[in-house]
Amino acid sequence: MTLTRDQVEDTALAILTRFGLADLSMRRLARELDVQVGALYWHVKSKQELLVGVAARLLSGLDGPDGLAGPDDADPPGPSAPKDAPPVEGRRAEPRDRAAGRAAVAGLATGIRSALVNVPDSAEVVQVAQSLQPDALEPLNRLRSVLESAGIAHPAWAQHLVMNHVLGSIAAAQEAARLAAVDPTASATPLGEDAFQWGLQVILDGLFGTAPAARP
Amino acid sequence: MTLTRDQVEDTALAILTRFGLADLSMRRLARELDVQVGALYWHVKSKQELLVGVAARLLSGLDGPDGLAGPDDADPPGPSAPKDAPPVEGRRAEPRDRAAGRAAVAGLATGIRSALVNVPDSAEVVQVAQSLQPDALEPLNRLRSVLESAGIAHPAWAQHLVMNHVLGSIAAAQEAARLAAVDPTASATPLGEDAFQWGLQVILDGLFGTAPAARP
DNA sequence: ACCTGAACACCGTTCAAGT
DNA sequence: ACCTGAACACCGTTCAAGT
Repeated sequence: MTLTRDQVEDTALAILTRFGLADLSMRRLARELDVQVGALYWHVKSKQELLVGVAARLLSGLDGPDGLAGPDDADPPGPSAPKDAPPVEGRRAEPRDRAAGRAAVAGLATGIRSALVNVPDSAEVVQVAQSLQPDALEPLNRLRSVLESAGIAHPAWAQHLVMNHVLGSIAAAQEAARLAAVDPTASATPLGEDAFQWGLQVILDGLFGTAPAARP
Repeated sequence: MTLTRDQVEDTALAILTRFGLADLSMRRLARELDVQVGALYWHVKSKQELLVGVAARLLSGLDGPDGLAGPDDADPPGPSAPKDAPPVEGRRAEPRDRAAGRAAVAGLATGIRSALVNVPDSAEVVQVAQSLQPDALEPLNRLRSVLESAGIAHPAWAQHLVMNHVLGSIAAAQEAARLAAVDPTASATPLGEDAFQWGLQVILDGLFGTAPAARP
């Protein structure tokens, strides 16, 4: 059978998942596929274009109508919702839309994170794809449209605000884990799932408005 | 005269500023300094270590007691402060500290941005330095301590939240500019200074608490 | 249409050997 | 102490030539 673009992208994703971005070279990819390097360039214009495809595959599980797909609930611990407070209501117009919008954004962001967090350097790959070819990644378009329907003033800006947090947290967590694997001293703060959720709630508080953050 | 580590870092910064990270190779650096590549490795352990030094130089203008240094005011247009509202006051304990803290964080974040925004790929360089050697960049430590004094619950998490926005915005803006330079069609949203300030105010609203964001 | 072979112009890092 | 020369083991991309 002849080589396929799908095969190329599949194998690229496999190398990324198992060994990280540093090992995902065109030559390594060719070796894995038992072809010459040049053969790849018939199926793919460049390495960057290949990475866009890999990024799309990374997020393909979130293409459905619902951005959940993750093992987490939508609205876990955070600086807002001090346990005994009633649900945010009647603060502005369309309180139902905004409350549902906030939950949808939280769910999507959490879903994107859990799709990426176990694949090394996936945040960098998505960042490249995002800046190289916006609109190529469906879930990010969905994130923007959810923000828009929720009445956020600048949906595109808000999309980047949320994505910078998602991708930045993942990159930091993975880099910290990589350093800790080499040198098991240091390691200031873990910066894991809890830090991500805390930051996400801060952003959502700022976007949707809420009582001042608790200081404990 | 013999080569100096300072000279190496200076020249590295110059190449980065003029040509970007893709052109900042050890070999190019050696050529510019009229030495062999190997000579660099007597003054510097690795390219990564060199980049930490370059990152420190990029932010060295903000080492002083005040993080302003930028041409911008601290609290410009944003979703909060609806023009006619009184200054946020008396929402919680220590209102003076928190108001001053918010302004200090805004000033520092804006100062960091303006120190980086005109140097191509500077955000990537700082991100590498930050994850490779936290605490090496003084202004980032100052950012965390300001957040701590302002009574923010998780200063280290908040520091990363703010920095992910600062660095993410810069990277996106520079990448968009790079694409626009090659292909002057496309270019969805500019994503410049105004998007940065908007997102910064959203984060500050979430961190310090404020009325719900305006929806206009 | 699809792939090979081979080249072009690069990388970061190491290290014996020189001064 | 500081640097050269040269090597090792790689890169991404292109392209004539084959089938």
